[in-house]
Amino acid sequence: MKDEAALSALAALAQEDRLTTFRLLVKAGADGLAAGEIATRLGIAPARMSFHLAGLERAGLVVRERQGRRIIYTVSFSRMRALVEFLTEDCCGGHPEICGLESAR
Amino acid sequence: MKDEAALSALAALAQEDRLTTFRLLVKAGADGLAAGEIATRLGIAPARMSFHLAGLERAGLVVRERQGRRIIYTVSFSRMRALVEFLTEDCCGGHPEICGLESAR
DNA sequence: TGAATATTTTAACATTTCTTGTATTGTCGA
DNA sequence: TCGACAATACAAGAAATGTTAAAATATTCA
Repeated sequence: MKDEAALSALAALAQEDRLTTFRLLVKAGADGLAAGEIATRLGIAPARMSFHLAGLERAGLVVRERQGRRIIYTVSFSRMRALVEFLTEDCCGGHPEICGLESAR
Repeated sequence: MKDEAALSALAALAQEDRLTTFRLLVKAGADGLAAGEIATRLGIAPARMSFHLAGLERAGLVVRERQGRRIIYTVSFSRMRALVEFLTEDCCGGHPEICGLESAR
């Protein structure tokens, strides 16, 4: 993962509504959730939900697919994994045992 | 890790200078790096470096220690690990194999 | 003690991001 | 085709964040 992509993923997660949404989708797994369903759970207006979902999608963290009149969002697990790897990469200059991340990948 | 702490860690990493700094410190390991040394490597003014280091510290991602006239910054590996765990927690509602994160912890 | 080095603090300003209300697009079913 | 539903797009104002230069603090060494 390139620096630019990691930065945009982190920026996307650095907001309360988006972070909650992301975690909800991580938990939901492959089935994903509809935009409206998430908005209801967060108790926020549709326009606001759309704005934040668009942010997560631009960052590549989620994928959207229309299903009838709803739009289903799903986490991009490959992107999530890439972000974690990016953060722990080159840890401790080749001595990852210092970081307690021996089993992190 | 609580939501609030994760949010502040993510916000801290969601900025170019701070993300670069964090990765430099991850690589540096337990020795850490002096504020001025990092500023030089990034090519930014001292005041700006201080501002960003303060952000990383407030988020708990780095720790500072004075050594003579320098101030050495070191990554908090426990915090870094907690963040990664927070992001991958409850993945796929109990079916983590879907996420490709089987060995992530 | 005083000059030099390393870093932080403060304040003003510029920029970016978020929220809200309203309008618009797309889909379904009678 | 019309009405209702689901979601996105747009515009304007509010709030948060980042940059810069100048001043302040702490430490070392002659």
